[in-house]
Amino acid sequence: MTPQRLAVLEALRSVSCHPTADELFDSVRRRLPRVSLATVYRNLELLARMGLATAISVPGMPRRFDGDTREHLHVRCERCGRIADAHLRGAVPLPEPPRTVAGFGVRGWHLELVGLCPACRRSSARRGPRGRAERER
Amino acid sequence: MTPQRLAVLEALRSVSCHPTADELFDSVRRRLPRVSLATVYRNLELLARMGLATAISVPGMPRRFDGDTREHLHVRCERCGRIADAHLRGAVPLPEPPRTVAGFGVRGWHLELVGLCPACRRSSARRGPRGRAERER
DNA sequence: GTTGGTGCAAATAGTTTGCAGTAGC
DNA sequence: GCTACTGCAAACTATTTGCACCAAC
Repeated sequence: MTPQRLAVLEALRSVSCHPTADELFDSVRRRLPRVSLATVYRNLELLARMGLATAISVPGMPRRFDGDTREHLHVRCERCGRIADAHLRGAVPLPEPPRTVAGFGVRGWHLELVGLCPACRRSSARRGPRGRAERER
Repeated sequence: MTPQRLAVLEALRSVSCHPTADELFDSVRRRLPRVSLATVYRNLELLARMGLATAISVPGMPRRFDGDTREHLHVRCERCGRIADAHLRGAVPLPEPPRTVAGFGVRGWHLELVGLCPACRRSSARRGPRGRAERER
């Protein structure tokens, strides 16, 4: 656990907002002004592999990272990609998935909520260029 | 509806495998050898906007497209990103989502199955480099 | 002749990699 | 002296954009 790695982990844990690699880079830089973006990426990859962080992919947008590794749901903004935690009491009851589908060996479900974050709700109630993500599945 | 646009649409509809833009490009090129990749992208974007196609995002991998616009589930290979349709009889009963979560205006659920496609199951039953997608949410 | 669409090349964004140098055992 | 890790720069991949040209109305 190098100083850089620790800084990345702490930067990640100190926020609740699921930052991108770049945002983390900025934040880590404030503490270690000489770190490089590559190091942040490498350490995020490593932390994810160690189970200390999780990567969250956002369609057509930079990946985001989560320092809270407990099982929980996310809400994703379909306009800007922002992520928040969705603490739903009484988790959604998904049925046991079929063991195989179309020849695929099924490991499980992936479930999330999609909507508009507070900022996007305000800034573009009806107008505004609709993001690519909005046409996605 | 230009010849190029039609060719993209037909290439997309003629396969059941949810191709990437690049795979479609190859396929369209066989019919119209002078099309450019940019045209394929532009037309996919347009078709998606027209509701004739859907884009499916795959974490850390090229987007895939689907010419079947009926509501249906997908299985995604967490190793290689391949997609297949999951025709589950008796769709999964998701509860009505809360109207707001963490300040987000919720529009709905996004649900898919994750697992390993036939090829990846065979080629890397236990060994093999595990893809980035495997560590994702 | 204006409009929408094209092909090409170049730009962009996010992420990864090669490499030489460094720190700690 | 290995080993793991770093910073930097360059590479890479998927996608988008600028621009000149063209075809159809």
